[in-house]
Amino acid sequence: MPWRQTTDPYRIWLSEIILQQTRVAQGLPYYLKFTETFPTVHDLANASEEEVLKLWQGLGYYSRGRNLHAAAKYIVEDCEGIFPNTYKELLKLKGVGDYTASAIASISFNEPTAVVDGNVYRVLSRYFGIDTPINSTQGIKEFKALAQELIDIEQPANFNQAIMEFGAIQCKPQNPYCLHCIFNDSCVALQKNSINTLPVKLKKIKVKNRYLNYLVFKSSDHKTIIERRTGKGIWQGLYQFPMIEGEFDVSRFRESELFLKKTAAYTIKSIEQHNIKPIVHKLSHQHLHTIFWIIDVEKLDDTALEIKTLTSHPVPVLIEKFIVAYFNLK
DNA sequence: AAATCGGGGAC
DNA sequence: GTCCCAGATTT
Repeated sequence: MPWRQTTDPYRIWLSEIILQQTRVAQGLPYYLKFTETFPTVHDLANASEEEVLKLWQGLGYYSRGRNLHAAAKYIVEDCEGIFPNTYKELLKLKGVGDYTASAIASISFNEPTAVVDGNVYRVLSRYFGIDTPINSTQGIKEFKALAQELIDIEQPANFNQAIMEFGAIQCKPQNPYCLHCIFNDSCVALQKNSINTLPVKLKKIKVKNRYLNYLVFKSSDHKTIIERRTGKGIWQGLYQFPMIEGEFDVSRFRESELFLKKTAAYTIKSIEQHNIKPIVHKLSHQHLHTIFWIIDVEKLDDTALEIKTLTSHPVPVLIEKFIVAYFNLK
């Protein structure tokens, strides 16, 4: 892993933000893109948020990308370009919480601050047989304190990365290698046969169903309309086609008040339902049931853009897949 | 304290 | 389908 070959705080920071709730295999190409496109924090700060989000596209949790950009600007503008070099100062960066501040502080600055990520929760809960829920206020405090007590203050970077790697490779969530584990004579969970019930995590999330209708306008001069998502909710800062939310009787969709309002400015030549069966795009908290409507029009207003240039804007994976499949763009 | 925020891979 | 990933932030 390339971020193991450096202690440059900028690169460690990049890797840690990218890897939040993200597997190495998924994050690696993004780390390579970001370090190549933005070799220094100044390059990142000088980019536009849209540029950053375009590079982040497909990785999910887009607030990470927005916060990354904001933090880069903060470092350049308010810290004279000098990367914060203590746990306490690192915590002030947007998108940097306890884990990430600890990781950067230990790896880049040799500060003995213990990291507690999903791996560490698992290793400690099993080895010490702790069943405090890891996502409870008490659990977060308890495991942080324990990790902090255990850290080798002589080599905090090695300790932190070692315990995480041990959790990722040996003490895995499913089917950990207890048989040939160097701790199998002292692991409480193994002795009590509770490997499979630890760590304990509170309640699972409930998924909401949402019904999205995207209006894909096509003008005779090969233009279409996209809009930037603002405000709360998913995909902040990304673009999408004009959208009407709601579950409609498809035969009456084009007569609905919302549809008429959204299309009032244009002269429609034809409407086609691109997919009869809704495309179900699954997020962790939402299942999005999506129908794309292809709407041919004479002319669009001057906010329209060339279909060919769609790919320069950051869009959710759901929209990207449609663009690739329908417009054959990449 | 609980909810929200993506997407993908392993099983 | 379920789990969970080198978590942080908002409500």
